[in-house]
Amino acid sequence: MQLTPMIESFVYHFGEMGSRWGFNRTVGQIYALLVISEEPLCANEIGDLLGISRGNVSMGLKELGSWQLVQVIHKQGERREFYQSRGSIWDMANRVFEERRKREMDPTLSLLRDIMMDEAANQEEIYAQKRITEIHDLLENITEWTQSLQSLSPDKLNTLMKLGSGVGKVLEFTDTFLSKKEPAKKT
Amino acid sequence: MQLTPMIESFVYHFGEMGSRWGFNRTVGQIYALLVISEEPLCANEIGDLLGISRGNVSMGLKELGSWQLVQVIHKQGERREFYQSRGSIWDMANRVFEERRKREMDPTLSLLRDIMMDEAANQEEIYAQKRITEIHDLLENITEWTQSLQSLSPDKLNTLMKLGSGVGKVLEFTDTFLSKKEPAKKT
DNA sequence: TTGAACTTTCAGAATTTTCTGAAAGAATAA
DNA sequence: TTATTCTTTCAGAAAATTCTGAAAGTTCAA
Repeated sequence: MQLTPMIESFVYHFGEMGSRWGFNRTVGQIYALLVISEEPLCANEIGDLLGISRGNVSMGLKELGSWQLVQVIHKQGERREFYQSRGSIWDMANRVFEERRKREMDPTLSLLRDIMMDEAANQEEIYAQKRITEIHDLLENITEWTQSLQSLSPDKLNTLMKLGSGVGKVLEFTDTFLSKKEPAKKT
Repeated sequence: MQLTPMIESFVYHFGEMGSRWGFNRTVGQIYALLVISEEPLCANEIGDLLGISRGNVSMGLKELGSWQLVQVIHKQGERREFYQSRGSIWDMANRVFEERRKREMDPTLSLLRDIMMDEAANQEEIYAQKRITEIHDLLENITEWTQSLQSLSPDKLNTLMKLGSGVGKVLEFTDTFLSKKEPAKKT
């Protein structure tokens, strides 16, 4: 594999963005490389292409492994290990969501719940609890929602995505549908 | 305002999480403080409560201002400026999404589009372009989708959120609905 | 068991990010 | 105008993160 200008710009950009998605520049670059390479790459080749140390490659691959974003390939008669990105682009996005949820949402929700259980000691804490409850409910909704999206089959998800701004229309329609099915229930 | 243990744990946790959402620890803490304080706070008070320098508070507030997450309040007969979190929790989440989209998605989409326009020079680049196109389409879908969610009215959004895992059901239903309305069109 | 070819680990170096505090700037009152 | 009370800026300090490369670990063939 060779770093043509096209591939280089993709890899570097992914490096910059990577840090936003919860991993560092090098990890982003390694992953970008593996995603657009048809052939699995070995650790030395990755280090050479990106101009980073062998140790750094090792740590990056370990990190990507913990995110389940790469898999190790063993080639016939090769002692070296080769690495490949894992799953489809959809799977990749799902993994990133999943991982972020575990690292960011879950601990936050747990803390907020704890605070909600506490006895408010004064006026200020009563107000604080009110706000914290709002935040908790919002985060919980978002979490449940993304989880339910993740459990949809890929082609259903695709349909949903393609709907785009049609979501509003679907919702109106769903409203009438729901109120017909359950006329007694009010939102 | 005083930092009781309850409020302190909330503020510190938000500080840690803040960096995940695109701003640093101090900015997260300042924002957390403003969110759970019923009264607007002045810059000195914020600095004292968090134990950070006056200059740092100023920079943090500037950052939050650029995100449109805080607003300045002028009190009768006070020379100092007071700060308050702006809008509802929903608004806050929207602002964060919006800002992240601008900073992360838009530049990436633009780069990917550029690469897609390039002429592939060899087999490797042909494969790379294929993958890049997949990523582009996925990101574009997600972007359009979140934008359409953002343009929904808060109460519609709420309904949608409350649907949770009902999304699957709605989708099935939508399928039949769509195929009845547009029987000629195939996905 | 040895040696070759690889991988992993981790202390300290390099780099990047964040924070401080002094100085400069702005608004207002007298 | 000057004094007072606030805010902002930014160079350099401090802290946090990331990276390197040598050493230790692993695997396997002979």
